[in-house]
Amino acid sequence: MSDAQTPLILPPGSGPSFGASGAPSGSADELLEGLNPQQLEAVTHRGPALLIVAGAGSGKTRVLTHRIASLLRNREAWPSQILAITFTNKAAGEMRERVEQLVGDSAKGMWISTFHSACVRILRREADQFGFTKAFTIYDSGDSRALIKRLVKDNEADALGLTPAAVQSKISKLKNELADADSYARDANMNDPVERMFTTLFREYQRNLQKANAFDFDDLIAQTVYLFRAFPQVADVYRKRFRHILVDEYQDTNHAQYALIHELTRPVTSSDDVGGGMLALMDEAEGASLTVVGDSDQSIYAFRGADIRNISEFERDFPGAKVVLLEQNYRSTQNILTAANSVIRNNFDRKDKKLWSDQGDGEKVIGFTGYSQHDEAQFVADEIESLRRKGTHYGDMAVFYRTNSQSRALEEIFIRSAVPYKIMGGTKFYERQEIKDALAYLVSVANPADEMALRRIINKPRRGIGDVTVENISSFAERHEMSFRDALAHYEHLGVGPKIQGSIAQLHKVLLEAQEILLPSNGEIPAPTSVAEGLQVLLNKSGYMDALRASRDPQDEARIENLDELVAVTREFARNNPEGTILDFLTEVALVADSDDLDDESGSVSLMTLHTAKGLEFDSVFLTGVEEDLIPHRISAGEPGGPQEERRLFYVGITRARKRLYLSLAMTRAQFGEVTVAMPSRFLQEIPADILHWRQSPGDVNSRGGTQSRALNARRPRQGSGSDQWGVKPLAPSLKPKSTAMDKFPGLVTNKVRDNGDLELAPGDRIRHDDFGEGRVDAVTGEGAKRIAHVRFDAAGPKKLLIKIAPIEKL
DNA sequence: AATGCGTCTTTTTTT
DNA sequence: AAGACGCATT
Repeated sequence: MSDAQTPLILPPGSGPSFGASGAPSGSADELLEGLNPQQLEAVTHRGPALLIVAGAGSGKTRVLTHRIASLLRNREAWPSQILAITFTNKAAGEMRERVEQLVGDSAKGMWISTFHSACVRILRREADQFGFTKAFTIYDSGDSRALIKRLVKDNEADALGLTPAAVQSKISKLKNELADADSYARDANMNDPVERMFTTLFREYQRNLQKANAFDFDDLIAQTVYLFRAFPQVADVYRKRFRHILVDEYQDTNHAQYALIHELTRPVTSSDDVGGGMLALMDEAEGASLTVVGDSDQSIYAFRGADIRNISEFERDFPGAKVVLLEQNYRSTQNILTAANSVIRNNFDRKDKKLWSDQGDGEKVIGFTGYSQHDEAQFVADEIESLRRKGTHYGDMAVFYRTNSQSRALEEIFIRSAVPYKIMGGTKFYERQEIKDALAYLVSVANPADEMALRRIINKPRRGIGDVTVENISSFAERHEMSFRDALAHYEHLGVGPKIQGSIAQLHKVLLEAQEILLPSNGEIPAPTSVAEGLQVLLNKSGYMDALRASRDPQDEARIENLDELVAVTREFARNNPEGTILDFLTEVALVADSDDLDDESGSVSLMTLHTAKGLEFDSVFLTGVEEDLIPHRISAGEPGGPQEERRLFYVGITRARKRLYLSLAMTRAQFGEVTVAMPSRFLQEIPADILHWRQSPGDVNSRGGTQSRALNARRPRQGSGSDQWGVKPLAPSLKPKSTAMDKFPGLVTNKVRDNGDLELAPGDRIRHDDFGEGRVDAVTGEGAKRIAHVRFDAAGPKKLLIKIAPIEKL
């Protein structure tokens, strides 16, 4: 990372100056124009700690950027003294851009990044202090899962019921709590063989990471905290440097991140050799000023350790903290906000907060129920086209879903309907086999200690190096106390056949050649294009590319394209970072998720999960798959607080919409290769009927819409007090909506859906329907559980019925 | 050591 | 339905 080396300490008597930096002219007042009173307070308040409770769409990014700009313009801080933490790299980029617009080039010296990027930056500098080198690798979850898998196997831990996935998630949770294997062992019941085994795995995992000179995602934060605590003089360097720390999305911080912030905002511990004068001394005695922005209603990352208490107990943690509430929404129409408010209201133990808008009611929320997920997708595609014709750009529309797997059906239909789209996140480019292989080659050069990377590529392409040979190398390395990587150089003494010796020698040679390009041994600074060159040497001379080209597997053609793309990425990297090294490149690749790539105005519809959608906004939003077991997700039902988090997720989705919101679902959904009947999500019930217009309601789809007697359809009152099992707070009588969106299809949510099994119908058959009476089948379309009967009823006329669940019988 | 076949498992969300 | 994985065969 090229790090603008700005002074850590203000020279006495001189404030920051922007004269030469090309900052746009403009007074501080200009920064405050157009802010509402609360926003103004949030921008101008000065003190040790500030909590900005920012409802969705309340202009928090504006407040944050203007706050930073005003610190700079008033000469209260140097750019280098500002640390701003965002949740994603994309958000960081956007914030930097917006601050730049306000203050010009002086934005360059600021640290605006995610927790993880900031920690990598610190760790690379300080790694030597505690047993790592600055060439450390960052293991993504796939890498660490591979390692854990090996450990589980070696220790036969699966016999105790410990799966790699479970071990991985438990280790991750513990690290987020700043626990390590030792501290876990102290509290665990060591008589329990499972606990004992887990402790062993945890310990070995950590030892392996250390040996490989690697950190996993969670380590990046936890080890930085450890570093600060173990080496106060190192922490002091950063405490002196950062005088203003701002954290966005504070509701999604976990304990480790909280601890990191706490360490950074502490007063400097050792005040020796400050040497910069009194001003610095006085400043540091107080610790950095902290600003956090958050909204507990948008906390959706508890599953990865986010602790809502960080925000709810902020005032206790940081005495003297000021709290500012932003409740006016500048994004959405009132109808959308009403929908959002009436959903989130059902979460108990939340501070009541009501978003309001002065933009007028706008259009109603539109609902649609499809027969199948494809039917639903077709509705979305058709509607998108219709909006497009009326003037909405594709780029202003987005489709959300709960799980990544839901994107498939949408994609299929979009392709068929020629709707341009892009999928944010999802199966990531950097998770593809060939890309991981290529990166493993680079890592093998950059961090020779990383045995995992080397093992990954040692037989890719096939060189005849199998498990036996790998074991040979490994034991040779152990016997001679050298690394796995170094053992390759002794290919003649590994006790393997001549043919395999040749393979190893060849690989060794290629790695050396790339090393000379990427990290020249004569100490020269590598050329900007070194990463691209090194990568090409590795891919071409290792035979990897040749093997792919020779293959007749059609997938391998796509792999070649992907690798070409990766080379293009390295070129792009060289352009953007002329001084970037292989380490910088690998860092960027490890931390920058695909959802971060910002080809914004690309004129295509964005598809993404609800989680990815956080922080974004669109004119028109399609929230799909609004079904039980999807949102709220089935798995969440068992987790404490799960259903409430799901509701917040739904809330986040709703509040992304500026003008139009669509809620859609399907009556059947294929999953696990089986077609199952889906039920409307309970959250639909929570939206008042008068703001939700159903184009096709669940009742329409199974053809009993409102025709049954009210008595039969009346919802049974729920018993008990307090919250029920779903964490729904019973509404006070006065608050209960007179009618909700679900009254149109009562019974569907709570009652079991009828199942006709494999009832066979053919054109010409006579059937009887509970509501429509007798009729004649005209045609049957669809397959399996999605078969639809087109029926002409004697009295009710033509109807389409889902055979599997319609209340019908064959006559 | 590589290939091929049959049997599982999978779908929660992410830096 | 698709991909991962293990086992057996070549």
